[in-house]
Amino acid sequence: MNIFQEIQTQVQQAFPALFGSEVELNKITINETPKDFIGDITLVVFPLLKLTKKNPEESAKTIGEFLVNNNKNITAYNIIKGFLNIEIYNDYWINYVLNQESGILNPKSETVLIEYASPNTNKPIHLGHVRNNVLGYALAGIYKANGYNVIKANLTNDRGIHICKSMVAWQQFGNGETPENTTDLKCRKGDHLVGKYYVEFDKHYKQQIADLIEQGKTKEEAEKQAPILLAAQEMLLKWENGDEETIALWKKMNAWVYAGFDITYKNLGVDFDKFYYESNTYLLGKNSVEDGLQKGVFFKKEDGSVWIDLTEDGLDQKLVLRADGTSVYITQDIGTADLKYDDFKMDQSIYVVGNEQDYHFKVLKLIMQKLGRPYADGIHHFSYGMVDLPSGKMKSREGTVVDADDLIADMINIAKEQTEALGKIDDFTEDEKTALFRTIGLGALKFFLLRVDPKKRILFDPKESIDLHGFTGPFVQYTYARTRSILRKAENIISHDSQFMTQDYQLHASEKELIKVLYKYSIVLEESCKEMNPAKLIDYSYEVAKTYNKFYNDCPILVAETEEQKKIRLHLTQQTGSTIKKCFAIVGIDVPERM
RNA sequence: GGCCGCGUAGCUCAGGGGAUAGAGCAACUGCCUUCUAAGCAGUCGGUCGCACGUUCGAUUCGUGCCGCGGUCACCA
Repeated sequence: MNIFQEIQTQVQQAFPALFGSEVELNKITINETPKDFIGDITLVVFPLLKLTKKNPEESAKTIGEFLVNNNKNITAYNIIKGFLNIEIYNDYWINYVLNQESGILNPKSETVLIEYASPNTNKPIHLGHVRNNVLGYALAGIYKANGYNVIKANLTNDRGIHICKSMVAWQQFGNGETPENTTDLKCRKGDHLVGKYYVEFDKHYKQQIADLIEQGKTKEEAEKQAPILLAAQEMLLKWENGDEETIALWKKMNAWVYAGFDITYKNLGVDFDKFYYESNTYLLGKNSVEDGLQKGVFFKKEDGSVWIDLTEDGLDQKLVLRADGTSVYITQDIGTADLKYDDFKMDQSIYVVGNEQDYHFKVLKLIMQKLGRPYADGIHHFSYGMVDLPSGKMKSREGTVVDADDLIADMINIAKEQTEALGKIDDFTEDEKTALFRTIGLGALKFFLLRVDPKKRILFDPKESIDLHGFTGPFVQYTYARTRSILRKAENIISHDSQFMTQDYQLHASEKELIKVLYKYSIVLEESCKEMNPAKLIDYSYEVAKTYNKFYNDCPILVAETEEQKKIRLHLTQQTGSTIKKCFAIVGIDVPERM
């Protein structure tokens, strides 16, 4: 229990004795004291006045007196209007911070399955997918750090009409181009090769539509009759019937894509515990539809199609099985949800998917609840905003995307240029340099994507490169490198006695500020999990770095005035470094020893 | 049109019933013979989209309106 909760509970328990009535815990508002007031913690008494039956000053005084007399960590209080400002002994903060060790909060027995990435195998990964990957990985890290048992799952969308489109285009216009024999350097990476034919398909499709309209067809007719589309549809049928040639082509092209994805995942530093493939799961869910029909959750229309009526839940009727008995998107998701539960018996199932699918996941959760699945209440759609360009939405089909591989390369390049300009690492080996540029470039990129509230959309202007100064990943990384530099220079610093402080040690204002920031680590970690918001942790890492830099400017460390002061400052330096490292490790950002 | 999300400084974003609304970028001013200046300190910049309501107190909660985005497929 942290000091905020401790005081809150203490006041609640003493309340009847002090004022003769009970009080709810959430009525007791505890905040950090704003900078310009004296005190560490502030209790707002206004909400309590009805219960205390006294004016604000008297109520505050009663509580203040009680706390000073009954909590050994509290040294004094002052009252300004209805605010009770409480001062805490320095020892309390210091001892807590210096002894804070573990990075993982109390282990829990719950299992959380987090599905993210979930790419289509017809095109390379773009910036929107990068946001998904980075958010999913960070969220998983946060759950882990909060003591949950976490499974990272990737549901690869490897079949369907869109996959057949690239296949058809490659067949018709590919001339046998492969990642091995291609002259297009970019297409050596297989996902780009396949993506090229996805774009190619769209080009020809549009041209054919135009031609058909020229020949007198209506737009609707033309869109349905374009030969290349018919070819894709025919290929899908062949695929579903297990046609050997088609399956072989599908396997070949998917293998190219997977090889490419592996490289990008590795570059992004994300990983998965379990891969699901839609080609294996797309037939699942039909049994559940049968089950739902018997339970009366679903109903059958005259044409044989199966529906669910969600009008009572404020939604519409939704198709779950076509009249010809084939499944739709949601049918597969029903089946896959069950499959995940069979595999992992998860308590929570989180889907990291863009907010354009809010409606779909609302429906999915309702269906699972109505089917009475034990994990249904634990389904959660982690909905995040799109990454838009100044020109609008990114569309792979039309080639208007910020490619992930390009962007990563750009970021590393920017890191390289700026680092070399500073000339601090001229003694690095080539390997060390490469590693550092990658750490900084990816740090900047991931921080940029994570610092924004997930549900907000991000506008990305490719013309403006991602910054390396200010509220950025490299700023925090730089601070970490600073702490490392100090610690390298200090010799036999970290004595393991943590009680070395004398009672009357006077904390410098910047020391105290830093200590109080470091104190909040586990509070923030817990909050970022509860609110499912990696930005909280990112924001905090910045606050730590910012506060340390101020401390660094104000307080000499290695040349401190006394040995005691030096020890404390080195400890704070060490704690700052480890806190930054922990935060960044959780969300998947590396940290350099020097930069 | 129905439903969902968003609207805070010139720009990008924090805050989320409580005291004087905070950062970064941009612009301007100082600080490297001292532990990494990718830093620190400062100046400039706000009717928290608009209106009404609830409250001791609203930028925060509610309702309505306006603006932007998404969605309402037998696509995924």
